[in-house]
Amino acid sequence: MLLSNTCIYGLRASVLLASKEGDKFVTIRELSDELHISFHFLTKVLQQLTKSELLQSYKGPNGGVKLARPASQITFMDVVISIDGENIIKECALGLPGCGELKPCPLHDQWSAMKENILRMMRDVSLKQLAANKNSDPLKQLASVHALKK
Amino acid sequence: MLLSNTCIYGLRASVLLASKEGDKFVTIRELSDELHISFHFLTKVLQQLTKSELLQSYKGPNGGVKLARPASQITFMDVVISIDGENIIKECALGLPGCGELKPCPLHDQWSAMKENILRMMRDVSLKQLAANKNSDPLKQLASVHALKK
DNA sequence: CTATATTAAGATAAAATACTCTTTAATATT
DNA sequence: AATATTAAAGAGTATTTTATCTTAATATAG
Repeated sequence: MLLSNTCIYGLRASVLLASKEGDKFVTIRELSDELHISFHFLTKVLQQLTKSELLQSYKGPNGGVKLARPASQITFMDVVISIDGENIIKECALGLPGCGELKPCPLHDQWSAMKENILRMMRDVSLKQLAANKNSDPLKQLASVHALKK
Repeated sequence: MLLSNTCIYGLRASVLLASKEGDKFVTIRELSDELHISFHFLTKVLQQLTKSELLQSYKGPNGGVKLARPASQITFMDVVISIDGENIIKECALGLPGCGELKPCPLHDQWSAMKENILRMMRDVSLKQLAANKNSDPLKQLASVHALKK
C-alpha cells in the first residue's frame, strides 16, 4: 500500500479541518468523532502535523487544532511527507539500487513516469481542493460505511 | 511503499531465475548468494511462490527451484499477487470507503487513472521482459551496491 | 486560586512484518 | 543401507506499525 494508515488518518483529518469554516480551533475529540478514529491515536498523528507546522494547536478550553496556513497553501504532499517521509515511492519497482538513468532496468521508464505522475498530483492538489466537493461529501459517507464495517 | 520487502525479494529472485538458461533446478542458496538475501528468508518467500505454482521445487541433490512456466508467461503481477495479495493499491487515496464512481472524492479520477496504469503495467510485464536486458544487468550491480550499504 | 478543558508526552500493548534457527522430509549417490 | 544434499515446515526473535492508557503541561473561567 502506498500510504500508511497513519498518513491516511492525517489526510482525512486535514481535509476535514479544511472543510470547516473559519479560523477557530477545532478539538481533536470533534475530529476523531466525525472520522471514527481513536481519539488518542489521532492526537498522536496530529501532534506530528503540528510539529511540521502544518497545523497550529492550542491547549485549554476553546483550544484545539487548526490549519497553520490557508487550505489552498497546504498540499496533499505536505501531509504525506510530514507523516510518511520523503521516500514513499522507491526509485525502482524491483528495489534495485543500481537502477537509474545510466543503467535502467526494463521497468525503469514506465515506473519513473508513473512515479512522477503520482508525485506531481500530490504536489498539485491542495487541501482546499480536497475539501471542495461538499456535494459528494465522502467524509460524511465515511462515517456510515465505517460504522457498518466495525 | 507500494510493495513489501518480501515481495521485492520474490520479484528479484524470480527475475534472476528467468535470466538463467535452461530448465534445470537452481538452489535457493545460489539465488540467495547472488541476491545477497538471507538464505532462510528467501526460502520462505520462494515457498510461497511454489505454493502459488509460479515456481516448481525439487528436494535432494540436484534439487532446487525453477519457474513453473516459461518466463514469458509469468507476469510481475503474478508474483505480486502471490506475495502481497490483490489489494496492493487502495480504491481511494484517502482511504474513504464511500469514494467511487457515484460519489467520487476530488482525487478520484486522477487516482484511479494512475491506479489503472500501475496495475496494467504489472499485468503486461513478464519475467522474460524483466530479465531481458543483460546489458544493464541491474542484478549484478545490486550485489556491489548492496554490499557497500551494509 | 481552584476546577475544568484541552493538547503534549510517555509508557505500554497488540499486531503485522521481517528475519533466524532448527528439525523434518525427500531424493540422490555411494 | 548410510550419508549427503536440498527444500519444507515450524518455532522463535526482532523490528515496525498501530493503538491504547496514563500522566503532565497549559490555558481558561469562575
